[in-house]
Amino acid sequence: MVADDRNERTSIRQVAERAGCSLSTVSRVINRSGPASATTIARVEAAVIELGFRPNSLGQSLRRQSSRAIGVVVPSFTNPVFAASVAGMETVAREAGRPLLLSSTGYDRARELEIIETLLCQRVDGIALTVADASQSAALDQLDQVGMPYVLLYNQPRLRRRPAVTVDNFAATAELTRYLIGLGHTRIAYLGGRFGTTDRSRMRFEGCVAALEAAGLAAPRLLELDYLDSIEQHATVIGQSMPRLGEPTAFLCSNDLLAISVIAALRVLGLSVPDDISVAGFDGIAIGQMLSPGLATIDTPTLAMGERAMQRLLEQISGSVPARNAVELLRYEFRPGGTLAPVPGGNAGGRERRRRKS
Amino acid sequence: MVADDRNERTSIRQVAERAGCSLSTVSRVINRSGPASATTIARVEAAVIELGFRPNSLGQSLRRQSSRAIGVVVPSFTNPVFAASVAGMETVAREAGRPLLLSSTGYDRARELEIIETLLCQRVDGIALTVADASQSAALDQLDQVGMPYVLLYNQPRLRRRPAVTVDNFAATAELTRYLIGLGHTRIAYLGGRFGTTDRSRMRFEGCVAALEAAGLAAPRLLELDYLDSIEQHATVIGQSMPRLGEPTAFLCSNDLLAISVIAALRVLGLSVPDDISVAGFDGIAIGQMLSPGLATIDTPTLAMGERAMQRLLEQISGSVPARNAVELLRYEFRPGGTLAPVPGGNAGGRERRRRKS
DNA sequence: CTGAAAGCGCTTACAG
DNA sequence: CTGAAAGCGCTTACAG
Repeated sequence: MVADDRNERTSIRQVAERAGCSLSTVSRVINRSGPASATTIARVEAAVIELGFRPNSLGQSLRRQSSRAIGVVVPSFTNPVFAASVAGMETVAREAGRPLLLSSTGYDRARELEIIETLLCQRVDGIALTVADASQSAALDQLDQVGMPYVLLYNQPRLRRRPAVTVDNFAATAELTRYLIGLGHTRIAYLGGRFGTTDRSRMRFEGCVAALEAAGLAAPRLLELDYLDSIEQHATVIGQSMPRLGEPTAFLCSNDLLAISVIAALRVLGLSVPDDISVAGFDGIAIGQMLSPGLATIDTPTLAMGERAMQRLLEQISGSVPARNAVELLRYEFRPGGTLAPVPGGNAGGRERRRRKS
Repeated sequence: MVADDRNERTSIRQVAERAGCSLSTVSRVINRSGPASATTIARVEAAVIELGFRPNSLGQSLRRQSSRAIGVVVPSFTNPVFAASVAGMETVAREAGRPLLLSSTGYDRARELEIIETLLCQRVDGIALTVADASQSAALDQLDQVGMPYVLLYNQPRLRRRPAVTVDNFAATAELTRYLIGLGHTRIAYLGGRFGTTDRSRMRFEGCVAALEAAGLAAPRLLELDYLDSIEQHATVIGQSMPRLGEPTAFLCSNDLLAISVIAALRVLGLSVPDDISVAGFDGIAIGQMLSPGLATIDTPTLAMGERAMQRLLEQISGSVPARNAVELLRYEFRPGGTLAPVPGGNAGGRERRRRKS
């Protein structure tokens, strides 16, 4: 009786016929956008139910010149950090009744641009995204050019006019590095994603450099690798790189996932954390605190970052907000976990290190 | 010169004027859907570039009676298992040139239905989803009723006519449980998400029940909890429940995230894994193998599940595929990790257990 | 090879 | 309170 099978083919027209009124009236009743008599309302609503009518958003969007949709672009779903930000964005978007169009770039700049083009064709109202490098991004240039509202997440653009929600990556690793120095570490290696594909990693590296420099110490040696590689691959690369890295006593990793894999890789190499070597991550993913020892990290408000970014984007779209400081830095927290320990032997410059624990 | 600022307002009409031809011709050239002279093509293409024209998908969709979009509905982004499946789905959808409309239910059945309604209004071509319970779902009933193509992920519906891609949850935990029995465990507790919100958890529980029963052993005691709760909460609940759970020597957890948290909670309670108690998870998330000891688990092909589900959905939409066995089971692999050990003391029934390790 | 016309489903002044 | 009409941007027979 109720809800016809072919409701896909049911339009406002069928409803009007059934309710015995005009299209305009049906529209007004459905949207409560204009006056209607009690009887008319009742008849339209009855017709809607009988026909299983669902207003076609495509028609609405075309006519209203707004799809209400928001494009969301992340480098990867695999990193829980991005997953969390998507969750935050989704919450806010849902409350605003806005659908999310989701894509991932795989850290590929060419794909960033392709995705932006597609989103532009889809006439989204705005875009929330994380790009490889916010300081030189064809995708962002394109968005600027066409005047599409957007907001960056995680990226910390040097051009302060680009709207972004992130944490102060530079200050955070500087703080972490000072702590390491306080523990007596002088030979620190930085393990990070390739700078070409993640400006966050580069900023974090620079914070480390600055802190060491301020303490009169040598810059950290750098090892760029892919956090998605296997433990075995990480073990091989790290094992081979130890001499070049100057036999470091501490590893600063650009993200938690990488840090956890590095700890496993060190175990494969017969090195124990933190007895033989200290390891710190970045992000503050939940699992880090479940490990033993607990992962030292910079705890960042990933969920809140997504929420805040979406809020700002929506404000920007509605034009209700005057221009403000574009790059918004959220509070982070340094968690010195169990993976950090004083430099082995106690003497900052010492070369001896215990090996072969297992 | 190129790419006008107000390109949002540029339609095929402007292009036609600039190229000196009709709308139909522009459409044909852009879509290569009909003949056109070399000169016409050149002029249209030039106009497109000069105006920075991007065809409006809204208009195309309305006219073509298909948005090409696919709705994707997951319980949560926080669980890497769902994130991985979304990644798999996105890959396949992208290759097919189909945008993804993403929502999360928060394991809430009312929201499942709301989301489905919205997706129906948006005239998606199909929906890939994981619901709380595929055997009684208003959302799925609705999809069946309106004839919207869909495919389930992770859910293992008892009604075999509902298309799904998953693993045999029952067989998997049965295998895992037999292994535990082989290690001498007889008092096994099952820790899982609330059955009302996850039919996977219930199926896995039943596999455990069946294996114990087949061995002439008592059914596992059950503790339902939320995998998103904190370690402290888990520690409290587990500590209080130990007597009621019959002082188990092994915990079978409904997913890896929960298992990892449970291991941390046991640590808080002064219990060591696997010396005092064995713990197994389910899913095979990457981090599990990075832990020490490595997490015992059922390794499931989450990425492939997403890819396969999207493939099947697209086949279903294009109608190219005849009806086939609806529930497709992917291969899983049991990984007996370091978190499993023979029952303490070696005697299956023994009550003594070492405590207070730390 | 090309163009005029209809129409996808909706909303919104405008007139009554 | 209600309806006729225009039009959002596009595609697709149809005619030439």
